[in-house]
Amino acid sequence: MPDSKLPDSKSPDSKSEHAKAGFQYSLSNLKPAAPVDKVTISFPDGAKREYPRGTTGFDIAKGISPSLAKRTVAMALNGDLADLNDPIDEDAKLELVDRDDPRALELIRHDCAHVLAEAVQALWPGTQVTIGPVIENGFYYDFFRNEPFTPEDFAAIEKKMREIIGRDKPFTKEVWDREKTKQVFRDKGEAFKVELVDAIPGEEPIKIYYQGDWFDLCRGPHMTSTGKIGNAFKLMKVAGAYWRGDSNNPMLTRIYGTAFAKQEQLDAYLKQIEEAEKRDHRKLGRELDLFHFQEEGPGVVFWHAKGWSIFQALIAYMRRRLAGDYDEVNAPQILDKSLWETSGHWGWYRENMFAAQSAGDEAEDKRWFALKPMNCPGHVQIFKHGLKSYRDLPLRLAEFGVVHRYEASGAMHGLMRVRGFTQDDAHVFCTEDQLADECLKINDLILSTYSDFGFEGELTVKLSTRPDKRVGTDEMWDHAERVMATVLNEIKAQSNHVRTEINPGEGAFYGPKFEYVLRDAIGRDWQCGTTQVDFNLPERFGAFYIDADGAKKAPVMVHRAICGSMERFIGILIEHYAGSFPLWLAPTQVVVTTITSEGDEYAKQVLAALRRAGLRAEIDLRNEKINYKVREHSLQKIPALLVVGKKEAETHSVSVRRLGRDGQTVMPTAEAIAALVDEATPPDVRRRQREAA
RNA sequence: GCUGCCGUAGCUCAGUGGUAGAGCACUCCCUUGGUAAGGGAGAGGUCGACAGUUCAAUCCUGUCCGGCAGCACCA
Repeated sequence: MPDSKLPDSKSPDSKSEHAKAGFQYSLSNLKPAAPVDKVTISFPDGAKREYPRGTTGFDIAKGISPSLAKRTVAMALNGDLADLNDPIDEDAKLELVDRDDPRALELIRHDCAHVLAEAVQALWPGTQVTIGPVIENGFYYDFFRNEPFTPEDFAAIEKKMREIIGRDKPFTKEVWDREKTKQVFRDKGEAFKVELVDAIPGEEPIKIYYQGDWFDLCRGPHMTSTGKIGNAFKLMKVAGAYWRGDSNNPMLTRIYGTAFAKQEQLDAYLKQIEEAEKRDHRKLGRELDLFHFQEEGPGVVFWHAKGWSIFQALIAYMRRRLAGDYDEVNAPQILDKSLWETSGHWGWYRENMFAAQSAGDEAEDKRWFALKPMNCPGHVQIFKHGLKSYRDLPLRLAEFGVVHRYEASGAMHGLMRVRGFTQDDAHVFCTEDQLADECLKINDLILSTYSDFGFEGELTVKLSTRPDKRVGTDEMWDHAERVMATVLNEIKAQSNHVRTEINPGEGAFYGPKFEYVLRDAIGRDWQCGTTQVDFNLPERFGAFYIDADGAKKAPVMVHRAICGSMERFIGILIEHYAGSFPLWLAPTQVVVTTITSEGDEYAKQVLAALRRAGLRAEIDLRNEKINYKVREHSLQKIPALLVVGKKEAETHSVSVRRLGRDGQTVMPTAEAIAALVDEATPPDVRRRQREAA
């Protein structure tokens, strides 16, 4: 195998031809030639030029200016990134990509992953390499090795990586024969690579990229040399990951890293991670006394008074939004397992359900009951109770339903993934004709709710289609997916900050669904709401209504949630607001405190007035310095602090200090309370007030 | 569930093969101070649980429980 290669792996003959041709057809010297030998290249500025067929991006760049060639790391042909030394065989739009081009970032990261792999193999020979793709904020590489890596190894690996980058060897590409490739990797003991070669579709070329002596199977593209990666990279963490993402396969060791074009960008990214850690809801939940978990209840929340206050504010908000359209119901927590057999859950999801039976040895009823993992079967029972007419439809049943699911131990994560949670669930029973309208009505409710909570960023609605594990006929699925696709288009047409996507195979087992993904204050995406169309469950349970023609018909059932899990939604809110809740949600909205004990009586009067006005107010009469009390309530993220001293008591005023702002304003107490009451008005109530006015 | 790491006071964390410490928080005392930490004293721990090794285990070994980071899963 050649150890040092020119940047172009084609035959030397064709190479020199290109070089000559490139010279001949340089900028100022375009000469006609046989059309079959030429390609027309269009440049971003609109200019078009002809080049010999098979010329490379590098040749073109060099023809324009050597310094351009030097700083160009890759090219984009008709918008697709490619190796700069790829021959261009067809007319194309060409963009030369330098390190600062946003598109170069994925190349920097991908190249960095290759360098990581070389470094690891240099340090620990015998380690098998597998795959190393670019991901959202960096890259990873999966290795197979008996000894796991630890973060303590990072310094050594990074040092070796800098060495490899410093050597600045060109990335060169060869296309290998499939069998030869497998033999080479087999000889090297790279069993995983052999499997990867086998997985490449027959018609695709087997591409090998060299960086000096080291090479890897790779789809590419890469930059021109390792030196272009630069110095702004960092290994982040080490973790296990299954080979090919399948839990039946062996577990590999994954090293995560990130890389940027510039050090400032890397620093900014690391800073952002730090910021995200500061608003971790588990940390804030403890600091702000909102909730806790403990060993006896893995995955179930102990809500403290302040956290529960947020929970209640959230439910109160949702109840106001449902009023008039929905009927709120409440279905039992545990039901005989036969009901779950009918629904299909016992068959599909038994492993993830909690079951209960009498704990008494002598109990006469030893039936198995299941804790509800979903509210839908309960709601179908309510629908079935009493004969329904088409005139009753759409019938919308809502429940703040507490459900339990036995989540895998490793899946649990603070409030975000728990074993017992409350869904803001509802099921709409309707006719097929009403289906599209109902979906759109739910869409309005979801979008306006997110906006009320200050999620103003981009929103994604994903349509998930039939999974492998499913019930119902293909005709049912065809129909349901058709309706949903139409609705999706309508959703997109209605709003300008909504993006839509299709998620093939991700639907629920009983029907396709929409998933609503909101973006929080620091740009993270969270899937919350969902609308699921179900042509199966009503039939399975024998639910029907009497249609206008007197015939029995199965209603269509729409499952929908806005927040999804209230617990999780509060977790998201905590991180979104970084614990500084808007006044209408804040557990304690205002604290009254004193400068000296002389103010106690007046402070109590102010407190009483605040509470009469409906505000969640507390008082702090502790014998502490005002500095200390201000600090403490600021750390507790109390939105408003009313300080009263001798002066305020004499003038019936308060000194108002707002969280996040320096200084304070003295104003008449009545005026301060009125302003707070106004600000504490929930956004939906305010909207209604405005509409009424 | 899998891989790796972790579990000491309410919180953040030191520490040791001879049954433990700091800061903050807490309680009491002094201090009445005008907007992000005033001072002093005190109380607080079966060192996650259970086995094993040892004269002796919080420390070593094993199992279990719980957590963290990923992966897998998410009706």
